[in-house]
Parts: sequence; C-alpha cells; structure tokens
Amino acid sequence: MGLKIGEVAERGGVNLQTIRYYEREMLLPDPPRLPSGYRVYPEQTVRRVRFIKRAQEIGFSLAEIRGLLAIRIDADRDSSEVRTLAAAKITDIEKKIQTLRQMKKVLSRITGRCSGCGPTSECPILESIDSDEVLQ
Amino acid sequence: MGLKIGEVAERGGVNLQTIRYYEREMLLPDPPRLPSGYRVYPEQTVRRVRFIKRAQEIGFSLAEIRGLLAIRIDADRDSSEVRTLAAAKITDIEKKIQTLRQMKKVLSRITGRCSGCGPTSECPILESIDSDEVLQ
DNA sequence: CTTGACCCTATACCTGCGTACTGGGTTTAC
DNA sequence: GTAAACCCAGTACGCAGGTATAGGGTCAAG
Repeated sequence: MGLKIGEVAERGGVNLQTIRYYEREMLLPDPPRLPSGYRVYPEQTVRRVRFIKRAQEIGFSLAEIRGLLAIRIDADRDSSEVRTLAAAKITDIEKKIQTLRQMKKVLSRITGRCSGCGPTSECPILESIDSDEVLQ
Repeated sequence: MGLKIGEVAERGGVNLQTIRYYEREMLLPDPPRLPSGYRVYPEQTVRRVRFIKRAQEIGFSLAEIRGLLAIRIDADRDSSEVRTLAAAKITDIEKKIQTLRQMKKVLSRITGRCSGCGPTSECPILESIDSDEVLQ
C-alpha cells in the first residue's frame, strides 16, 4: 500500500524528476514520508499526474493547471470559474491559430513566386523578406 | 560614415543588447572597430537586422534564419534551398494549426456540457480532463 | 551480508530569445 | 573642461517546463 516515487512516475507517464518538480511547483501536495525520507504516495496521485498531463495537452499552462486543481479541490467554489478559464483558453487558441494562418499566408504568397531555381541573388523569397512585404 | 551600435539598434527596431546577441549568435558578422573598441557598422547592417526580424515574423527560428542568410550570401548556392526551407516551414505551421484545432475541439466539446454552475465536484469539464476523454 | 535497484537533497543545466547589471572607458556638445 | 550620452566586456537573469549530475543513503533478494 502506498506508491514510491518511481512507480508514480512510471504509471503517470512522466520522468521521476518531473514528480519532484511538480511538488516544488505545488501541483502535487507534499506526500508523507517513510522514516528513511522516501516519499509515499496514495494511489490517487497517479490520477492527478495524468490530469496535469492531459490539461497540458489541451493547452493549459502549469500555472493555469494549478488554478484548475485549486478549484477542483475546494468544493465550495463554483464551477463557473472553470468554465471561464476554459472559455479564455479557447479564445487564446483561436488567436494563435489566426497568427499562424497569417504567417502561412505570407509564406505561401512569397513562395508562390519562386520557380525553385536561379541564383540566390534573385530569389524572390529572400527578396520578399528583405522588402517590407512580409509586414502586412 | 558608419553607424554605431545604438543607431543600428534603433533603426533596426531592436534593443541594443539584441545586436550584440545576434553577433554572438553569428547572425551578424563581426564589425570593424574603432581604436576605442567601438563597433562600426555599414549601413547594410540595418537591413540585415530587419531581414532577421521579418523572417522571425513569418515563423523562422534564429537557427533557420542563419541558414537563410548563409544561402543568401553565397551566390553559388541555388535558391531551391530557400524554397525547400520555406515549404518545410509551411508544413510546420500547418501542423501547429492542426494541433491547435484539435485542442480547441476537445475544449469546446467538454465545455459544451458545462452549465456554468454547480459544485466543482460535479463539473463536467474537470471530470472530462480527469477521464481519458481528452486523449483522442 | 552484499549487490543492485531504488531513493534522498542540492545544484546545475537545457532550449529560445533575448534583457539587465556591473564596473568601467569614450565621445560629443556646450 | 566637464557632464551627458554613449560604448565596452563579462556575467547573470528572465520565461516554461523540465532533465541531469554529484554525492550520498536505503531496501529487497539471494
């Protein structure tokens, strides 16, 4: 009964050092210790590590995940806070997509004029970057 | 004739420290110096700094920009290399967009089930992150 | 009772892209 | 001729999210 740090790491799918890092960052509570100093974790911790990883995958930063965990643990808080965070994150992601689309558009435009041969001194891609054309 | 580092920075639209950083990173050539040790830049350098900034805006990393500059300077190389780099960058950007779209999709789905009220212990968003549902 | 696998703390290091600080020397304008 | 504005080198620091290393101590099997 009780898991050692290596087991938590393995079953959580992360590096052992990452568990200690999460503890320092207060994403995981300080676990009880054996007299030797070894950390002993409840089964639950594996779930929590996975929660963190999955929240990262959908775009939350560790700071934001700390917030989610705090909300989750405090049963008195209301889940509308979670909804607000999620909505903000969606907006965030949309902005990033817009930026990337714009980058792609510019790149496609300037690449379209390049025949793929000729001396670099006349490369239309390089010339475009050199001019102001990239800026809008 | 010849610009001091502060002028290059100002006209290039970057911090003075950034110029020295680019020099260390070999994005700018080592400039000649006055007897006092002051760097003296040709006019051209301002253009080069702007080239770097614009290439960054369309998604190239400094390492990649180093490559672009090397190709540009070496007139013997052929511009198809540039085209290849640009095409790879477009693919890169597309991948990032796909990832973000997936993230947004998952977030939208799990947020859609949330009424925005109720105790956090029953928050469908938190429950979704806690389950495996986020993973596909 | 020893060996190998595991754990501990503390600290340093990594990527990417810079920015800031310290403690000086130089140039320019008045 | 002096004060402000500029420059120098070297070093440290910032973000985020970890990973690695050094120098130990502990636990389980045979």
